[in-house]
Amino acid sequence: MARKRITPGKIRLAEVAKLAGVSPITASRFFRNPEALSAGKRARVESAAKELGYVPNLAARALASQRTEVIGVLIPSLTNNVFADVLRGIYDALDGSRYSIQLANTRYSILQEERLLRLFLAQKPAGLIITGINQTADSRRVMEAVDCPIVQIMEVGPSPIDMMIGFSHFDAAKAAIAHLLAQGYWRIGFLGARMDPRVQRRLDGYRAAMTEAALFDPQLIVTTAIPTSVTLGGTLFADLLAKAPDIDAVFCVNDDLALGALFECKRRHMAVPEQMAIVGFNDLEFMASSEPTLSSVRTNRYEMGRNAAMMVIETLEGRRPAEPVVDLGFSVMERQSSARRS
Amino acid sequence: MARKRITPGKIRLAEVAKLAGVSPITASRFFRNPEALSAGKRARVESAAKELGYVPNLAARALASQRTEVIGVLIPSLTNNVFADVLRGIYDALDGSRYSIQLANTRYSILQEERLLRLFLAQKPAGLIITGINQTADSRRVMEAVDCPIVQIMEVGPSPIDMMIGFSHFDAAKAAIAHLLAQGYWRIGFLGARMDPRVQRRLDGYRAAMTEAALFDPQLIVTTAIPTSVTLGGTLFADLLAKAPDIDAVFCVNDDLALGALFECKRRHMAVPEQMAIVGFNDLEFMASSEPTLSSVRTNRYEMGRNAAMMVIETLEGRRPAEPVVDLGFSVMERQSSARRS
DNA sequence: CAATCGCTTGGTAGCGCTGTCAATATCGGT
DNA sequence: ACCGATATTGACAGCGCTACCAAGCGATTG
Repeated sequence: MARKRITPGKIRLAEVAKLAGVSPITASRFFRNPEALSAGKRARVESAAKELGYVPNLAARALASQRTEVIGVLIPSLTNNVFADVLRGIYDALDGSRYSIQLANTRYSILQEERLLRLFLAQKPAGLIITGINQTADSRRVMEAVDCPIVQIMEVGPSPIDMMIGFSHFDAAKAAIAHLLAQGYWRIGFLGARMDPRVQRRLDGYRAAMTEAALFDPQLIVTTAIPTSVTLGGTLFADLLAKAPDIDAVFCVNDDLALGALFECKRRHMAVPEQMAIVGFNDLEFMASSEPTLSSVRTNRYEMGRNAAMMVIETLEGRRPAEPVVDLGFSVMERQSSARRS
Repeated sequence: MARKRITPGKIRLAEVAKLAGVSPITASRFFRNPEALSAGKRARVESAAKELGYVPNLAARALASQRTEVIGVLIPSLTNNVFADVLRGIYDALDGSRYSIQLANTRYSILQEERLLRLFLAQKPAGLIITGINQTADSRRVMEAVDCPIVQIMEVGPSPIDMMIGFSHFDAAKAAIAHLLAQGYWRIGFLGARMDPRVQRRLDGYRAAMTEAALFDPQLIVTTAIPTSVTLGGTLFADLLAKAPDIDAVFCVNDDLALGALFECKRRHMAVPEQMAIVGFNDLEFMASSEPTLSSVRTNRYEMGRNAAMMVIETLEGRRPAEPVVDLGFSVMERQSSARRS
């Protein structure tokens, strides 16, 4: 016969209930839905729990209730500053709440993403935050089948799986080019790295703006699948200059590339912006304090993460946001590197 | 009488066992310790699990086995590039293993850290990775009482709680100053932000090196508790110049400050390194591609994370590392910004 | 004053898995 | 052919909590 496996010193809910003089299930309700208890029992359970230093066993809770209090977060990169800000927003929003975060890194692969998604959903998460709107058809299917709030972040687009928060990368890039055109630049190069779907849409925005202005020329575009870096910015900028020596401005799909381009200009003794205007994307902190200061497209990354987490929580608590798709917009930060052409 | 809460479509371990023609406990053993099964049963369980698409219920597993397969990670910041690299190493090491990560952000507060620690340990993590060696006495006590592998990362020091991996911030800073001295600089300023314990030890290293060279002067030191940024680097550098206009070099406790100092030099038309040498710390990617390229102290952040996670796993699998304290060292990357004085 | 309603509270069983130990099968040595 | 040792396998109960109903209770209503 199997022996009992009682753990002696451990404080279980039953102990709290006994001390409070209520049944275990009433004690359980205190943690799940305190309003359902009468004021007297509520106080008794509360003080009993505090006195014993009760800590709920999450595994038992998850097993019995068939759900967890974990919000899954799928992002493509841990190193990218952009996602660090988003994550900070998510963690801040969840801090102090009952929910915790399970983070996974898709490494910019939608197949990896699908695998992780299945892994997550099998554990019945309370909610899910996933990057972008380009999931595989299978991923979409499993997400639509599952019954938990899901927020797609980083961009907005048609047909959200559930909820969505972000901005239009197409419009943002187009606005950056419009700014350069308005400042008097016309031979505007494009530097792109990694070329994930969002970067691709920035390229589309560039192309649209340039085509509208009848200035489009494929020679102006330099892209690579290599992950971005400052060093790469310098290299790509050099490639661009080789292809199109007559450019007067360059739009970089992120700020690392922009910084790399700036340094390459310095190495070549090209004056910025007099001989070469530069505009980046994301508006990382350093853009405002470089010499010259660098123009960029500011995106609301922290707010994106924060709001996404809040949308999940509100849905879980029955206060579903009125608007499932939130466009956080962007703003073109006009600085020295794209000052008006004299 | 309570009704049975059977979930119809769900594939449980019992279903797999039935299809494989074995008992549930044997099927369980297949996942826990496949070698314990005979080759025949092993193959039968494996194919049954695959055929049914069985996914284990982690909550049930945790409840029954009284432990989880979660490794807790406590880091002070999500935005700091340094920790992004460490995290990447941890995630990479655990990718494909049975273990998952629970990440929490202490925001550089050891009280916050203590709170999170208690939260984590209450859920019986498989292991723990914690930043630094400056925990509260209470934190130390609870960690010593708990029975799971713990790795302290980012620095090495005496009396590890369990295991430790990092490097000496004191030695690293001292080596950076020694480099500057060897290059002919002697009036070397110090720029510090955030001033967490590791930064503090870098300051100690600076002080030791300068004192040994009989060059120490408190006027050369500018620090602040404000979180670091490139902008702050410029500001602090300006403060330093105001206090000590005759400096010929500056050591910055991180690369963001160094970059900010570089930009400030450019704004002031001070030639680097001719009029001002700059050395940073961490050797982030951009340091090698700035103009001029910036000297820095390279630290092995990715390896630190990776090895820390591997040390935890090895301990869990009974192959405890021979050496509980690992010093990963550092290297002074000598670049243009600290070229020899002519 | 009985019937009804809503609010609290409790009893019972079970969520899906694994620790414990017993039972059986297999094997080499004498 | 027998014995004990080792490798596999199975039975059972229980990990700590909550879903599900039912019951108790005072208040409300016609």
